[in-house]
Amino acid sequence: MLFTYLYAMLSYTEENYLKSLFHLTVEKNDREETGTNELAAHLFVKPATANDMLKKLKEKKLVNYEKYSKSSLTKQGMMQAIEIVRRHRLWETFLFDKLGFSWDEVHEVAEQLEHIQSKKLSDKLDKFLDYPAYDPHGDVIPDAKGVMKQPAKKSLAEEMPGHTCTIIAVKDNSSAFLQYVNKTGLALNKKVKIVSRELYDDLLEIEVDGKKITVSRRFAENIIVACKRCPGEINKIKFPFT
Amino acid sequence: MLFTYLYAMLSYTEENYLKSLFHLTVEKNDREETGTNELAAHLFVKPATANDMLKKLKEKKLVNYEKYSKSSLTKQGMMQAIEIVRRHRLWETFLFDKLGFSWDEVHEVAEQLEHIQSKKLSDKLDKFLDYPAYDPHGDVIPDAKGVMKQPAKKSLAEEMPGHTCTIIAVKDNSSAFLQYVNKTGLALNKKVKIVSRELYDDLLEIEVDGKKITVSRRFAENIIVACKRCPGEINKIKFPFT
DNA sequence: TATAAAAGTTAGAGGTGTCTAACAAATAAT
DNA sequence: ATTATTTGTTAGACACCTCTAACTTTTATA
Repeated sequence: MLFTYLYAMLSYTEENYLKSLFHLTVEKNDREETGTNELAAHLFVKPATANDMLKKLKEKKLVNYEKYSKSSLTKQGMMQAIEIVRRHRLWETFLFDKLGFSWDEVHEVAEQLEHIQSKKLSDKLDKFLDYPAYDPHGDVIPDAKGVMKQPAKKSLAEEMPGHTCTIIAVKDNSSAFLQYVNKTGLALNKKVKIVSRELYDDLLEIEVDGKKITVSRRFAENIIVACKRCPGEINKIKFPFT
Repeated sequence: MLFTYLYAMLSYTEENYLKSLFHLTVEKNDREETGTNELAAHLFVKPATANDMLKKLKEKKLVNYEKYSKSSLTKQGMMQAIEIVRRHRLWETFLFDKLGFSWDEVHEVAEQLEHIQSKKLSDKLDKFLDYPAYDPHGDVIPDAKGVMKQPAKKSLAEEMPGHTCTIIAVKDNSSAFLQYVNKTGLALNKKVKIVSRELYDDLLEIEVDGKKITVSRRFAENIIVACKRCPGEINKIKFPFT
């Protein structure tokens, strides 16, 4: 089989290791490296297994690995990892937007779809979806060159009155919370305007779809929003490699 | 990982064996069984390898296999094979219709996509594509229950003057032929009306998109059409299992 | 029908990705 | 600073899918 892929073909498993390394480093508190045990736990394999794979990926120049120390992705490994993450998030967007999958169903299927290796496919899918910036979970989708435009993320509780922002994620994934979110009329990608903040009892008045509602601070802290036009908060660009 | 799949999880490889068995039996002159060597050749593996897998699939009750004789799919194996073929053809349709892949590009990518195991996904994709009956190559797409509605297939050369039929496939896949097809304005799923047949020099006058063109018998023989309303030619239904 | 050819099978081996069990190094705690 | 704990490594084994080489059965042919 011939695939339109720039780099050496990676196995399904190798791709999962790169993806886990990505999540455990750059997407987790901007760390740069991760330990063997942590990687193993993330992939639900034993440390011995992860150790073998790290050596194999070092051989392929995708991972920086030295005995008894933390590991990280090489530039090449990072580029491949970003492409996998891109595919995953594009598919999640497709499943949610086009096929009508629910929020919680998309991940599992996207775990499989992300391994379809065809640059042409991800690029055409990206176009079909009209170049989405965020997936249904509110995570940034890398563009065709691997650039991840990071919006100024903050919780709804931190937002300034008068500002309008977009809901890009929720912190709390409990069904109780999600049901409450639905009940309020809030949803991903909805625009929310901060009407006022009541300092005395820490309540926030917001406006969604023209309707005004009041929410608690605890609630607002679990709603993550992007405010792309907040003055002084320029979008950070991660991993441009240019 | 949990997949919404009725039967025991099959590996990528096992799925390919079932698919090949399907193609080599039911889709090839309505045969019922196939030999180990033929199966091996179809999958580009050695007979020894295919032999091992046949024994394994017999164990899983997906294949009827007896030493030194031909093999076939069990009912269970057939159902799984049909689901794989269904996924393949739905994805081909998606790639062609929605993403703008060309005719010859869809197969390779669909080879990967067909292994995504989620009944919910194929059913939702089917709905999204508005329940297509044929894939871009003109092959029948099994429905959600595995039923394959076989149209009365014939070559354009056999069609009766006055009849209107739909192009569902081409026999000749050479680029010379395909380019000629494009030039004439013919394409998959296009409706073609047979205007007249010139018996003396075996030329056929047809009408596509309101334009009348003349083609040779050799050309017409390589265009496969479905004529669903041809009198006396009732659609056959394959593998209903009901 | 006896023999040659084709088709199918078995045994033994290798690569990948996983495991367990035993060991080594690094880090934390007393 | 020595010991205990955590973290990481190695060795050996196994399942899966593949191979080659040698063998057996079936089929075709002379």
